[in-house]
Amino acid sequence: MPELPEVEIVKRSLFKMINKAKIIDVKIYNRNLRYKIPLTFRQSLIDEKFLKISRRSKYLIFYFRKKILLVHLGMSGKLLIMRESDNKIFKTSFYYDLNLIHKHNHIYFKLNNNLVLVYNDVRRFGFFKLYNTTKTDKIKFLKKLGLEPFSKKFNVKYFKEFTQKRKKNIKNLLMDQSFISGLGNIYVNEVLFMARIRPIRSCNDLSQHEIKKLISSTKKILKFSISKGGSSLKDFKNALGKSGVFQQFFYVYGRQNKNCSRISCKGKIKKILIANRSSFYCNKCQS
DNA sequence: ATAAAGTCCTGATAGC
DNA sequence: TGCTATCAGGACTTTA
Repeated sequence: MPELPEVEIVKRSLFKMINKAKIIDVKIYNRNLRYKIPLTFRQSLIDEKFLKISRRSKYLIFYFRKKILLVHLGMSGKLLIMRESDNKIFKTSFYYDLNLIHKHNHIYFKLNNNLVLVYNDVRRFGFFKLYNTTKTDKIKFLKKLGLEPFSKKFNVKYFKEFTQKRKKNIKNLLMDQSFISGLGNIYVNEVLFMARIRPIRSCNDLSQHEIKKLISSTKKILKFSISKGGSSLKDFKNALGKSGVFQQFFYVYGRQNKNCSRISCKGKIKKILIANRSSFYCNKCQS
């Protein structure tokens, strides 16, 4: 899940807890993440201080004096904070609960503020890459990304220019990180529902009105989710962090065969496969 | 057993 | 035919 809203919340949490902290040790239990972590990783990070933490798309960017640590959480990556005095664990986002299996804790960053930053990832699709530069335009993963959804440049003109020669369906277009970066399979479904557009529609076949609606829905859905994540941070200290809390906000994702969330709509939510990913839409109000 | 939130790579296809 | 852009599908991995 970690799509843009989840990663944004991780970033905000980490900023509060570890910004300006210094790494005093790194322990790696499994180097085999998406990209193998090199043997030099530990030594290159010891004594480095977190100077800034930012997010681009679904990537976290940790800035050090002359280095950047780029982190992607893949599908199941989680960053946790552990307090050394009592080993108490703190979540950094709302998309997971604390019933984590210890053997999937792959990396520990021991900090000088009595906290340990822990990376847990069941599927190991996430990655950590360290760069000897502080310039993000040197990093290939970031260079190829399209606009941030909240950018003012994400407008009708941009949409039309990008889709002029393309005919892929609108769902896959929104999933394409070189078009708009940050949406994943869950939020794409939610956005299309809000915009009342069927996921299989061709992207160069939308009306001006539909394009406008799609753009505003994208921004709204993401903002709403960030705000929900923000408020769920209140029970940050609740070690029983309940799973599924965020899911109650989904309009269509995972709701196949259920009634449409629009009170006035009598439609049913359908589930189909598009590019091998589950796609959900209302058969009545999305056309 | 089938499916899962993400991205990269490859091979196929379309169009010039 | 050849080049390029685009696109779909598979691969990666572990768990429930």
